[in-house]
Amino acid sequence: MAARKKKLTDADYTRLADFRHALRCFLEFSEIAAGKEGLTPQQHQALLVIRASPAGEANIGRLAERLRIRHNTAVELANRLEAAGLVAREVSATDRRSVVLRLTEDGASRLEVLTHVHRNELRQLRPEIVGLLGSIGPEGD
Amino acid sequence: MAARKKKLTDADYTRLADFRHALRCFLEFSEIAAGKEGLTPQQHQALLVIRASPAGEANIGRLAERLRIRHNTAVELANRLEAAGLVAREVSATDRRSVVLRLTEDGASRLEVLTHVHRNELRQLRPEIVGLLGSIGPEGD
DNA sequence: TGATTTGTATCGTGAGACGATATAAATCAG
DNA sequence: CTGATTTATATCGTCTCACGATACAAATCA
Repeated sequence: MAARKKKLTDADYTRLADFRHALRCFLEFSEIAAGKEGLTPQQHQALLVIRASPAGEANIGRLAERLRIRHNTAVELANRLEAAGLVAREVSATDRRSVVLRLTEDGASRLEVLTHVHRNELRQLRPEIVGLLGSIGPEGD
Repeated sequence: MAARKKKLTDADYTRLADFRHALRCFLEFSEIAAGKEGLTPQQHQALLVIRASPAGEANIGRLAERLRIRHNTAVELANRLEAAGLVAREVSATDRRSVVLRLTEDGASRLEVLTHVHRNELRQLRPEIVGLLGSIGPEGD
């Protein structure tokens, strides 16, 4: 039997709505920042995943898992990244089924710029996000 | 002149990547939860915005602003919500250009379920998200 | 009252995510 | 060692949704 839930108040909805609004503002900032570097948000996120992977390399499967997308979507994303000259695609030496994705110099350079501005933005937003998260529910239901 | 930036380390990229991964996991959870209630993520977010607005009402403009989408996108979203019987659309009494959106009982009931599970999920995720945010950059550049 | 602003609606377009399916390489059972 | 299975990537058709451009009606302003 499901536990009985406390009734939700107007303030409960408002806190959750404000938290989601803050998230959307951050994602919007990120999207605009990526656009300034000529990237789509997904391309930016993919570069970050690859750069943060061991040895700065990721295959399609890892890219899909970290981005929470399907394998075929990751393939298409990798196609676009390669076409844009942001990543290099190379057959793995140890497993010829697998593809190694690595940042090109151009990709690395754009990601560096984006990482700086994102760090700054997150430092600004941190107090607000932490505050909103804290107000969601300090104690269990 | 732009300030000189500290060089980014592998760990800097990893922290940012882990933070974004945590966000994506939360958004994925939210998407699945919405799906279980027969809603798209956007529909769920729209219901939350309307419910959290003053008097539980929002017009198209407010919906667009809070969801960070264009007005025309908000209109289309409202169309789908109305077609699904989740919100009622009504011309404003004070401004006949404006449309008042209000939750139906069905919409309110589904949002209540979703709000409970989201509160629980965010309580679980809070320590991780706050920890990752804190590690992004405790001190200025 | 005419001009401008504000709020909503319509239409055509396009990017991107998905399921279904395919192919090749690696691994496993015996 | 070989056929069956699993793993990893790729292709194709489709669909949803967000957008820009545009339109129209009501409110407001000069």
